[in-house]
Amino acid sequence: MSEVHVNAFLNRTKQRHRVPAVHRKPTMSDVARLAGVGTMTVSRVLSGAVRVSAQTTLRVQTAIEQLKYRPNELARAFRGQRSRSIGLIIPYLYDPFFANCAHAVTSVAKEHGYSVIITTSAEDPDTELAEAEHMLERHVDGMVVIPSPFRQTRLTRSLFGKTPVVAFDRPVHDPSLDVVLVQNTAGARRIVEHLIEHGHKRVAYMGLSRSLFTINARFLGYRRAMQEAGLAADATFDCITEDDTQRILKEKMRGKDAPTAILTSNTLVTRYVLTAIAHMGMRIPSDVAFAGFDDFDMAEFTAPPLTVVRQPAQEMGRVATSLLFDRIARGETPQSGNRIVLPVEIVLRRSCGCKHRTEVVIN
Amino acid sequence: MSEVHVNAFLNRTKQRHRVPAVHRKPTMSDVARLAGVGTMTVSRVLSGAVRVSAQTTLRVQTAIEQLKYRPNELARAFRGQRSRSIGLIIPYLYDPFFANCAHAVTSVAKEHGYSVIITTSAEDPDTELAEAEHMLERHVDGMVVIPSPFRQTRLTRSLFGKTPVVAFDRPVHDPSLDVVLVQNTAGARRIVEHLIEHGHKRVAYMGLSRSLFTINARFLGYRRAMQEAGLAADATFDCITEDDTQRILKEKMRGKDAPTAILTSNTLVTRYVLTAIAHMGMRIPSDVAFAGFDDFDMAEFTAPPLTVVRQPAQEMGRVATSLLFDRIARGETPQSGNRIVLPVEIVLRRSCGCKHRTEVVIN
DNA sequence: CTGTTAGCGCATTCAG
DNA sequence: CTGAATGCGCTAACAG
Repeated sequence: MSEVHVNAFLNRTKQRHRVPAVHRKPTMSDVARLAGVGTMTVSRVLSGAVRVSAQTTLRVQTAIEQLKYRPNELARAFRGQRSRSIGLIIPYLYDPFFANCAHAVTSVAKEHGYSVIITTSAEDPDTELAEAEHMLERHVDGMVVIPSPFRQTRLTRSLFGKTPVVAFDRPVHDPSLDVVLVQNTAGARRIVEHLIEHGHKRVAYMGLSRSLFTINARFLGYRRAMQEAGLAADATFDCITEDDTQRILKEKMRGKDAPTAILTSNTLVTRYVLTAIAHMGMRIPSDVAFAGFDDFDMAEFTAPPLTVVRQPAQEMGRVATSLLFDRIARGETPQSGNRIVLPVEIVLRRSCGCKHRTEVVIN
Repeated sequence: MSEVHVNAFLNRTKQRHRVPAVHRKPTMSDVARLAGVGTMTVSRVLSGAVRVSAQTTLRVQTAIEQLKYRPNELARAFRGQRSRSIGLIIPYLYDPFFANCAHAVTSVAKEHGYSVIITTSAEDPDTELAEAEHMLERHVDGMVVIPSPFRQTRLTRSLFGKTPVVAFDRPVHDPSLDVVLVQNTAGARRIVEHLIEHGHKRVAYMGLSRSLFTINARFLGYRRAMQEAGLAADATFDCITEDDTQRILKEKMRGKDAPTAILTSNTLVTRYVLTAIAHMGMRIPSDVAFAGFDDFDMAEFTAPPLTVVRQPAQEMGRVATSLLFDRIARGETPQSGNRIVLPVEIVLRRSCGCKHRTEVVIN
């Protein structure tokens, strides 16, 4: 059947309010009409769940192909009370760590035949809430979220009703929500211990806002390691901009008790600190040793290669999303959510003072 | 009104097939009933487009708040023939360049009050086609796509019907689709000229598959610069893995006409080549000078800092999406699409042989 | 300014 | 194994 004939067919209809638009999309009843069956038969052929005679099936499939019919997912979702889509909220997409998480989420969703509606919160609780509501209005079947700062996020079970939600990278207050995290505290503690093993007595922790769960959890690990070694903690949480960081570092390096090693809270601060160190003309690790939380693509090509705590970003996204699909499949709303903590790795390169020619990974 | 009362109210309904589920979501007619008005009045209050008396408006708003009513976007989209959502297809989300593009797309969409359905194609034309069809079935109002390899992508105007589509980063065959690109050829040419100005006669181009538009376009710029300087081109397109790259580079460096400078096609190959160079114990830029296409976060901290061509990733995503919303607003399907080419910058650091203490940007 | 009617495309229910 | 009727929640079109 030529395209002209298809259009002519589509316009030949008994219904009243039909717009005889030349390019009306074919509907299920168009297919049914052409195949000489009822709409239900078409629906059944499409879903494949119920048995339909081979004869009829063939006729329907032919009609579908002739009309180039595609089911209207919107109608299907509207009718069926489930949209086969999930929502994903992350702070930023330009941050490689979050982008990696997002990649895993979309991958798992695709494996389940689901669509992903994505949005960014910019760490703002209000934006986050608005976007979550927006997704709920779109009737997503579930949501995966990296929540905005701990004490500020307004995401609660009651907001979501019976829509399952999994938080990851950071927890939420509501204990009925599932959450997937990594070993922030243990990882930080372990790497500080390593720095101490190198003989450092004065290790500084340089972080972004303490209101971020991960940054604070890592600080806790740092402090623990220092305490256990009988050393004094020396932490800042104000490395907001490059300039701030440079000013802070200069200050620190001035005194007699200047740190001989630094741990940064995340990749952003790592960059700020590396810039500051370069500006001050200091060398790593001879003038000051260095370790960072969160690995990144080019960490082995910096001068020197950086020792870091590596987080399983994709794994975390994958686990969180699998958990969500589990909830969706079971259709249950648990009283208390799971709390899954994924292990991190310590990647020893050279900024800590190690002499390895290539990197060494510790679990 | 307490929650108990709200639920009781929702269950008190005349309609027959109603499931008296305790947690039925309130609908517009629930609101209308409680406010003692017709559903259309509620609809009008919500849309705000038509005048409704202050009295009634207040009653409706009160009812909405009491019932915690949220409009069903799915029904709205189904009814209204527009979903207020756009589709976004990119190769991978774990690639920072693509992630940056995606960030811009979601930002612009949010400014327009639109949702973004995101998916990855993994550069595979079949996946890409399937995902595009999936989005069409979801009735997205438009799509922004980074198409899979040039000669393989199956994305055409006829597939999309009257749904507007903008391709970016890479073009598509169909000339009726809008496309947003960057100056791949000019950028590569310019940076090779710079390498030549440093006195290099043998510059090698190391790339991924030539079937990728950008990789090929950059090669063209490279070849042009070499030709104009009367030099012989020396290009490979087989840097698929780290091992391949190392083997290729070793081969190249063996002969008497070994390159004295290298240009890589993108960040992935940059990493492979840097690894290979390190393994071979060569120094940059003394043993071999280096430049890469595509800037990245830590490029100023590598040893030495890398000279690169910087692409406006977010700008490209922003322009493409704005163009799409333009099309959506006009509701027109153009005969011939726009072709927008965005400028790139050359960022001179030290791997090319420059002695600057800090980076210099050339437009 | 406000209400009524009708139908978007599909799948559930119930009859054949 | 197949079909007809029905309504999901909303809004355009028309009345009042």
